[in-house]
Amino acid sequence: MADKQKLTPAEWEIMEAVWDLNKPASVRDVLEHPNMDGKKAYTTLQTLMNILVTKKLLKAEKIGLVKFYRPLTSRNEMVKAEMSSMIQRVFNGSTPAMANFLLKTQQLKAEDIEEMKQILHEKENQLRDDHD
Amino acid sequence: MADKQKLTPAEWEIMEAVWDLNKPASVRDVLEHPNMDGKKAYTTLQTLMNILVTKKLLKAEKIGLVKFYRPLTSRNEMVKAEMSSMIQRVFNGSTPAMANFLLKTQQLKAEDIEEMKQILHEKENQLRDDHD
DNA sequence: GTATCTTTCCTAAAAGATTAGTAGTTATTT
DNA sequence: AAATAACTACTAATCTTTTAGGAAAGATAC
Repeated sequence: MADKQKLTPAEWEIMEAVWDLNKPASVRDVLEHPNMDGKKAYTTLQTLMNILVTKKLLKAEKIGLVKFYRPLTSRNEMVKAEMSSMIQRVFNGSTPAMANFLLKTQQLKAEDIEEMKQILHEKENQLRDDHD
Repeated sequence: MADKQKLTPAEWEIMEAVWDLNKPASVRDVLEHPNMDGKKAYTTLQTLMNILVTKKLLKAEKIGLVKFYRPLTSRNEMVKAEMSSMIQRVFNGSTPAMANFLLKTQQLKAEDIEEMKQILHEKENQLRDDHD
């Protein structure tokens, strides 16, 4: 069994709810979370969440009758991993290539551009500081 | 049968080879492409490529005995679609959110930053021109 | 011209992802 | 304490993806 696996769509949906709840969550908590479109049966969700445990993305702890699940990986880590894998696969490992593609192909508003320029400035200063 | 579908990993691998070949490609062409790790049987590839035809990602034309396949979608289009779907799912539809995440979490070299600033400048000018 | 090779077509099984029911256990309500 | 409710454990069916074999047909080799 490999460790850091890619999430399937259904698994993402569940993880999103768990992350959002921001506390150990029962199957019911997730079932009733607004992000869930309510198309899954209780036991379906249960199965999926137990699979997530075997995949080491959730850890379950039984308190009394009920199992509470909490994430073993933060959303940020997960997103970063997914982005990295996409950068590898699609952009040949080059982050700027992805960034450039993004800037070129997506519609951007003036304020978006402003915001990104700001962040680039910060990055630049930070980089300069590291060098001194 | 829906039209613009998400590519599975195996399908991506094949499409990459077809795009790279840059000419109508036979099953054997793809099989022998360096990108393919050689773990697939001829007939496996054949099946997969025919599935890609039904998904309208490839178009097949038989010349003599052999079928030649060519892409109906460019790599750029495909990448753009995949990025868009990731932006939707992960960044709540916000492109700058993805861009910012990228800038914040990935290691960037000074020249990368320079390059992106350049692109932002161009985008900015382009936007200004559109408004006049 | 018969054997061999290459290719397609058809079929289907193995593996992975998604769905959910049934039975059993513990808790709660009356 | 009997009925009801909530939850888990186990099991399995369905759907999608990935894999590949066997039969048939055309081309090539000897």
